[in-house]
Amino acid sequence: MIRINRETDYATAILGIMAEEPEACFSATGLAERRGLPGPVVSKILKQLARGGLLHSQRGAKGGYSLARDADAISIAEVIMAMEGPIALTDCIEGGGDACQFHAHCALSSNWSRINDAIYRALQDVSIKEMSAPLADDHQGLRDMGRHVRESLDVAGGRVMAFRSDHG
Amino acid sequence: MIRINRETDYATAILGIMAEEPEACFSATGLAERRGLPGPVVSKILKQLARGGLLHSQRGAKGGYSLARDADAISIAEVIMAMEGPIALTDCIEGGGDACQFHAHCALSSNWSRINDAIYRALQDVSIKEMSAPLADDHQGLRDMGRHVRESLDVAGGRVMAFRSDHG
DNA sequence: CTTAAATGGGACCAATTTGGTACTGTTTGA
DNA sequence: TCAAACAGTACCAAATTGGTCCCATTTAAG
Repeated sequence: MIRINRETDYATAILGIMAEEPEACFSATGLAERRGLPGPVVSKILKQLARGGLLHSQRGAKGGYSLARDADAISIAEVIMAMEGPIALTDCIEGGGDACQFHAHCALSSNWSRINDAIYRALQDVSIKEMSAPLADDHQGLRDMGRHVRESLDVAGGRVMAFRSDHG
Repeated sequence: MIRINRETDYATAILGIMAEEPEACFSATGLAERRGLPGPVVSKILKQLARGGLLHSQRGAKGGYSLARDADAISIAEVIMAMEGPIALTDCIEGGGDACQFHAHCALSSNWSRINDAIYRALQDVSIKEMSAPLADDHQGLRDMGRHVRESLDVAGGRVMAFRSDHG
C-alpha cells in the first residue's frame, strides 16, 4: 500500500518534538516517555537518524541527541532516506536497471523514475519544523505550510496558480 | 523503502501491453508468455485489476481481459489502488485518525495528508498509455508524457530546470 | 577512581506481509 | 460434450517489519 514503515513515522514524531527546542539535547528515554513509545525503539530510531547525519549525538552521562541542522532544513525526504534508504518505488530505479529482469519493461522505468522524482520532491518540500507546527485556530499555519506542495499540484492539474514567494 | 510491491509493478507492465492494442482481448496465459512471467501470477493480477474495474473480463472459451476504459484514462494511481488498496503513507491517513494511538502525533497527520495528496496526484497524472510508450529517437514521447509532473516539480523546486533528454 | 547515565552496534525473535502455487468451481464457444 | 478460460480461495515459503535484549564504549559527577 505504498507506505512508510512505522519506525519512520515514529521518527517524524520524535523529530517533531526536537524541532520545538532546536538547541536542546534530548535523551532517548526522555523522548520515549514524552511520546509514549518503547525506549528501545526510540533509541534505535535515534541511532539511525544520527548515522544518517540528521542528528548530532553526545555520548556519556548528560549526553543525548540534538538536531544537526535547523529544523526547517531537515526535510521529510531526508528522514525517510535516513530510516529506509533510497526513495524508490520500484527495484528498477534503485538497482539502476540491473535489478530488472526483462528489457521491454525496463523501457518503462523512465516513467517510474519521473513519478519517483515527483514523490521525492513532494517529500523534500516539507520540513520537520512544518510537520511539528500545531494546528492554529484559523488553520492558517497549515495553509501556509502545505502551500508549496499544493501549488505544485495545481500546476500538475493544469490549473492556473500563483508562484510562492516565501519560505523554502 | 516506500515502494510498490512487485505485483503492482507487474500490473503496469501487463497493462502496458494491453494499452498497445486497446480493443483487443487478452488471455492470462498469453500475456504471461509475452512478459515471461508465471501464468498463475499474471492470472491473479488480472483478476484483481478486473475486480477493481480497470479491466473487463469475458469468461469461457475465447474469453479474456480487455481494458475497461481508454488507455489514457487509466492512471498509475488507479492501478496501485486496484492492486494494493488506498494510497496512504501512514496508518493515520487510512484509518482516519482512529489508527493513531497518540493525540499529539495526530496533529501531524494533516501534513502527512498533504504529502499524501501530492504523491497521489503525481501518480494520477501518468496514464498506462504513457507508461507503455516506447522511447522515441528524439525522446519527444517522454517529454510529452512527463510534462505535467515535471512542471509541477519545476515549480516545487523553485527553479528552472532543463528537460532531460534520456533516461539515465 | 568508581559509578551511573548515556550512546553505538549488533544479534535475535515473533508476527506480519509478500510472492508465488495449487485446486476447485463456473462460464462459454465450438 | 469438451476444452479453454476466468473466479475464488486456500495455502505455503521467504522476506520484511516491529520490537527486545545485550554488551561495549564514552563521559560527567561524586
